[in-house]
Amino acid sequence: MRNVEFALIFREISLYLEMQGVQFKPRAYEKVAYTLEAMEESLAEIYKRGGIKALREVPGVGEAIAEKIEEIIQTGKLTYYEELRRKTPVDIRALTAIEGVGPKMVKVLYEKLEVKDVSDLERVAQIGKIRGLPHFGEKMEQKILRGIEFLKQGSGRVTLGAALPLILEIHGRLRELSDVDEVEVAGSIRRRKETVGDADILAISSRPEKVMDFFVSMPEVAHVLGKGNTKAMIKLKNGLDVDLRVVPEESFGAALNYFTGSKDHNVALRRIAQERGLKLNEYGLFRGSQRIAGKTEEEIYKVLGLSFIPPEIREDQGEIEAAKKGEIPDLVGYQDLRGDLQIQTTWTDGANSIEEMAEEARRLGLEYIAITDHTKGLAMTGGSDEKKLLRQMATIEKINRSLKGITVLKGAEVNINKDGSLDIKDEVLAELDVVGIAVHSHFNLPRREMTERIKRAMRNPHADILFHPTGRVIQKREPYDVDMDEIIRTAKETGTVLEVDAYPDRLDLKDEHVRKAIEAGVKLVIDSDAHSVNHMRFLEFGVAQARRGWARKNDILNTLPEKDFIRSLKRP
DNA sequence: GCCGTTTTCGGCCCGACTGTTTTCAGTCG
Repeated sequence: MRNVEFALIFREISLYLEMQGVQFKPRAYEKVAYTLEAMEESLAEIYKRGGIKALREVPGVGEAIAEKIEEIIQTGKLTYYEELRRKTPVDIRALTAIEGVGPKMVKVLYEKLEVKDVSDLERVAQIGKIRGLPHFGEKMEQKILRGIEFLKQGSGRVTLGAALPLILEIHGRLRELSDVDEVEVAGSIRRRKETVGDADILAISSRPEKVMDFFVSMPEVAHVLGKGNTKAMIKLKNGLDVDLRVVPEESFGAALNYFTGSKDHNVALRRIAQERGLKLNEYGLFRGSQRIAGKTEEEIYKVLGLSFIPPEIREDQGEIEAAKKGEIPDLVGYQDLRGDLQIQTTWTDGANSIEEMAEEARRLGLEYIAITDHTKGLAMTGGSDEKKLLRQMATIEKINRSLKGITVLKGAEVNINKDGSLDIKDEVLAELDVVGIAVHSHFNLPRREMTERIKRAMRNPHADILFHPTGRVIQKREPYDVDMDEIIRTAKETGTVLEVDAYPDRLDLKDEHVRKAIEAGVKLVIDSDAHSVNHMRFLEFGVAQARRGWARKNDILNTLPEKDFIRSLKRP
């Protein structure tokens, strides 16, 4: 069983316990579920390696949960969980996924109306049976129906690439208002998380009601979920929830910190405040009733004895400890990239010519790009064979002679065949400046075979960069089953560079793999994977992902000038 | 049910908004 499946069970247990009004236990189960979802090594492997004792080393796993994990591994089921489900046979996960429906409501609906799943709920809501219940009314009924309707439309989360431009647009509009003194985007968008469930915007204003009125009447608004004097919540037509909060100037930093999160980061900060006899909330850092910090985030971290922590790494993944010791890394900056090593053109499936891509790259301030069109294994894109590739190389040399201010490197995105060989001959690869290798077929190989396949390809002395190493497409395609720890080890052994593909639907490597790679001393590049001139600006999403993985400038090879970059590849 | 440079027992983050209430529980972030 995979970790996410364990996580699902523990999350459901958390919901069942909360439904019963049990104290504290729900938090414990919820927390462990969250940990498991983000954990690379599988519980089955951990258990095999060191039994119960090893399981208990996983954060959030104590005696009771370790035993439950063991039971699931050994028998494939969990008596405790089945008992909970038998006692209250409701689809609690689906029901609580509805906006505004929580465990307590599910309990009432089950006991009074025998609602067991979403279709039961939809039925009783439609025939008006909910409004008769104590503490329920007609509005609640309508809200539930709207929530169900929305749930049918999709997952509710969108990629950062989809959310960020829209939110920046709204941000810009608010900034222009005369009643707004200051406005910032907070939330998971500020942390640059790869997908976002909602957006949080904070503002300072002396006339908040004006700002709220403007906010809820923007043309993108599908409906208003709530509106008060300090807080308004809307749902946009594209499904994204956006919250706007107006806060006092002296609390702006505290609010920005609070609403940027993550939740776990905030909890850790508040604990530190508590230890020092202070209280931290969205209005400031207080000693008794006296505010001792809150206007800026910087002063809050300072008073707590921490160095400033960049939003991208506020995930309670060791950044608090690092900040205590003053060891927060100097993360790669959004302006640090000098090159882009994965670009497709009209030679295969790109929309623009080599010259157009080069021109756009120069406009964005880059010094070099590699043209990496697909190779013949990817027939549908008109992938190059050796002959076509040699022809393209000659063209690039000609273009370089007339281009000023930017260098075009000769490259290719070479297919890794099923057996780990490459689909272009070594003699031709040797002629290229940059060779990217990538999996584009046979995605469903067993883990062992897929790992060996990619490792073999990485051992090719001409293979410089492993492109989009896990092959995932966010919300569309799962990563192929590959042992990333082994890939990272092989990268270190062979000097192969791993790519952070910045295309917002990929973001591959993901943050946790970035972190593992740099801890192993593996070098990375950040590429746009541009298929048109408009895609080249995606590089910033790659930088964000690298920052989330704690990458510094010298971990990222395309922060180097061209000559140094080339020299740092495994076959200079 | 977890966790510990205060603790192996006694804690466990904090506040706004909503809908339905005459004072608050539930939900959400």
